[in-house]
Amino acid sequence: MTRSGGQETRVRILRTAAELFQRQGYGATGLNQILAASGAPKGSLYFHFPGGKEQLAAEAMALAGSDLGERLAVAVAAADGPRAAVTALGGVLADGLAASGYRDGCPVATVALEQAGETGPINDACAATYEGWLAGLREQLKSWGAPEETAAELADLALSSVQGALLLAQVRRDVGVLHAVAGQVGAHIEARLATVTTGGAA
Amino acid sequence: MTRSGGQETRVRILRTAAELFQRQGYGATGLNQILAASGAPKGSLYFHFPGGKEQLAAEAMALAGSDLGERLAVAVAAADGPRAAVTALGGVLADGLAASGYRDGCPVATVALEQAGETGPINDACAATYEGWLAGLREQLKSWGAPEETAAELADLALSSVQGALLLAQVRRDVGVLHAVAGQVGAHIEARLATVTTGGAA
DNA sequence: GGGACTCTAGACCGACTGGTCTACATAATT
DNA sequence: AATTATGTAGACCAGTCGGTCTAGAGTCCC
Repeated sequence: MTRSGGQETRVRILRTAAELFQRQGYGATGLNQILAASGAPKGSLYFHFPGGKEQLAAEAMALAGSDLGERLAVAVAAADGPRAAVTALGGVLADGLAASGYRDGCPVATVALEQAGETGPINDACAATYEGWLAGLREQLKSWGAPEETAAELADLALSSVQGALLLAQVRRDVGVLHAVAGQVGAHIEARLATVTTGGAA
Repeated sequence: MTRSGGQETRVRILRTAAELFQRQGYGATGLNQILAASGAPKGSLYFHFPGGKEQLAAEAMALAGSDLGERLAVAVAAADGPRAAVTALGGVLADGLAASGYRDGCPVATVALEQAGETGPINDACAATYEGWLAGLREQLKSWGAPEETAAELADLALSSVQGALLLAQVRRDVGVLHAVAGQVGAHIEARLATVTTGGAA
């Protein structure tokens, strides 16, 4: 094994962990299950993640969150306006959801809810993930003429709606809601932005 | 103990279970923890819930879902229009969230996400809960003049947005988003309803 | 009073949990 | 060649898991 072999194992454990935590939650996912799925022995896990399950989960959330964040950012950047952007947001999530047999929704939501009300590195990683997504969204909205405050408000609205629709789609095993909600919210944001940029106040 | 004592124990177990499942998730909540918190012995649990943890969770989700559903329905029914209704929706959830130290968000979301992609009584109970809430919302919207199809679409939008904002509020430990999103979505729905009821098409 | 039924009580089971530990293989450094 | 650092490999631990089981208390009907 070369030196890079170690880092490969580390990342493999991390990705496997991210997938299982996302699908089953933190408490329901055992270390042994992650190890078996990734093919790594327990010694490797505790070498790479001396902080144990908690550190593993925190890093897995951060990795999965930034991975999806990048895909989301690409889709949004390719859109020609807010409406297309939110629609694209919903589209990316809908595709991933359907392709995984309705198992992969938001990579951090399950763990985030499980850990809500507590404090610790896992919670911080989840919060940071959402904050990162929102920052990207706000920048895009500002590039389309939204003032700082409006951009923040609308980014929150877009993420909340899509996130909630994703949950509903997952429970229903039907991505219809996701597309419908994204379309409506996109239209609302575009309308609101048109008002603001032509001189109207919030 | 009188005969009714048994049913009291049953409900006490159910409510304790609902609270713990909501806060920690299905996998992370142990039967022993539920028993200790409710003061019931293991024998009672398996007498009342021979289907074990799965049956307990399914019934707990159904109970908690209908409990909150009723409170939500009361708040919505008291509103004088869609905007006030969605605002009230967000208000009830925001109050409950803040009052519980950001632990109690949606009573079924955590478990629903954990169980997404699987089939079984727990998933069914979660889906039924959301469906029940949506049915109530649709009725209200129709009473304000929304056609069948529009009511369904707007109810999905309202629940999705509020649900997503609730998740975000929980992670942030700040109910601000909830109020802001509910306000915006309420305004959007009211505007859209005004268009529809004065003759405009969707 | 004697069953029958409802429900409580908790000991007990094998399986599995997260975590620690020692042994060892490989690769770079000296 | 010897040493050191980087990882791999898995046996092992106490504790907990969900679930089963038997014993018996309390209440009702006959």
